[in-house]
Amino acid sequence: MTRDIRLQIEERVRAVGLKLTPQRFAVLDFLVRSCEHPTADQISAALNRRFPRASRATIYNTLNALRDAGLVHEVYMDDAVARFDANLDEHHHFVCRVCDRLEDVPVEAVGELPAHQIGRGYKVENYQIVMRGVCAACQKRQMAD
Amino acid sequence: MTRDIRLQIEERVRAVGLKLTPQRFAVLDFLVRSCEHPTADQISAALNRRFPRASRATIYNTLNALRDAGLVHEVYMDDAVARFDANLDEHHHFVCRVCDRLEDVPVEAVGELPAHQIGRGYKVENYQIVMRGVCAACQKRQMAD
DNA sequence: TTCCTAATTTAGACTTATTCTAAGCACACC
DNA sequence: GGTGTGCTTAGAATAAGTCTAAATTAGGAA
Repeated sequence: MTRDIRLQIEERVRAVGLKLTPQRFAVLDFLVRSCEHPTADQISAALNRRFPRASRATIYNTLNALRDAGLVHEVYMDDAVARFDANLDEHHHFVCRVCDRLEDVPVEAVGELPAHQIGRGYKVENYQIVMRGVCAACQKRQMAD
Repeated sequence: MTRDIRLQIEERVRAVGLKLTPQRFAVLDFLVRSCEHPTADQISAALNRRFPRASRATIYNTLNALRDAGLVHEVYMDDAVARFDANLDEHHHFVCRVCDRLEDVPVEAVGELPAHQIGRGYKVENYQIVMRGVCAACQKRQMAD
């Protein structure tokens, strides 16, 4: 089970022609487990609490390599900081205006847009919806007040 | 006509309680005329070709003040650079994968999403669609090859 | 296994976008 | 004319990310 994930990660990295280093494994493993869209800095902080350590340059090299290989996505939301995401399924995003957290929204929660609605007059190859509002956790917190 | 725009800009700035300085006028005027979503740097370069000159710090101060006042929007697309937009009408975005240009897409070109489709299970207050593809200009250019 | 080499990692210098700081201006109000 | 608040400014400071050149290592070949 856990073994499975480990093997999947190894396989994914090798499949795109990258050498599997402990640093790469650690970064991708962390991203696969996280749904928090961490920044390079957060990834670095999380990994470097325990072995194996990766330098800042390696974190960036790794993230760029994984992104170029299509194994992770880099997203920019409301500030000048890159966030990373190993969710390769097509999905939309939800940003909570209270806690600023960024959540993935599976396409099933939205469904496909009727073809005639997608940017009439534009040659659209794909689209992504960014929704804003208050996330479930913050709604609960607000109730409590 | 041109006069109108000038007055509108003056009024907008004063309406939000900001002093109207030549620098602020120049920045907002430039943004209103542009549909290119310029970066702070591009704005600075454009304005400083002629009087009145504005320092880098002022460009940033001004953009932040206008953004905080809701007179311009700051958007982050595929890199760590802020782009600005004085189009206050609700709109979506189109990014050309060839020239990387960012265009506004009026909501009419998409229409409203059926309420039941917008993020089932999320408390969505508003949403924005980012479409990707090839813009009209680049399609033409591609034909020519 | 051992060796080899290209790929990777690293520390630290560098770049770029943006913010901060402290001083000077400018105009509105007395 | 003095005074204060808000604005602009140059330049220093910060933060995210890239680059460089040297040291290390993964993974294939012998």
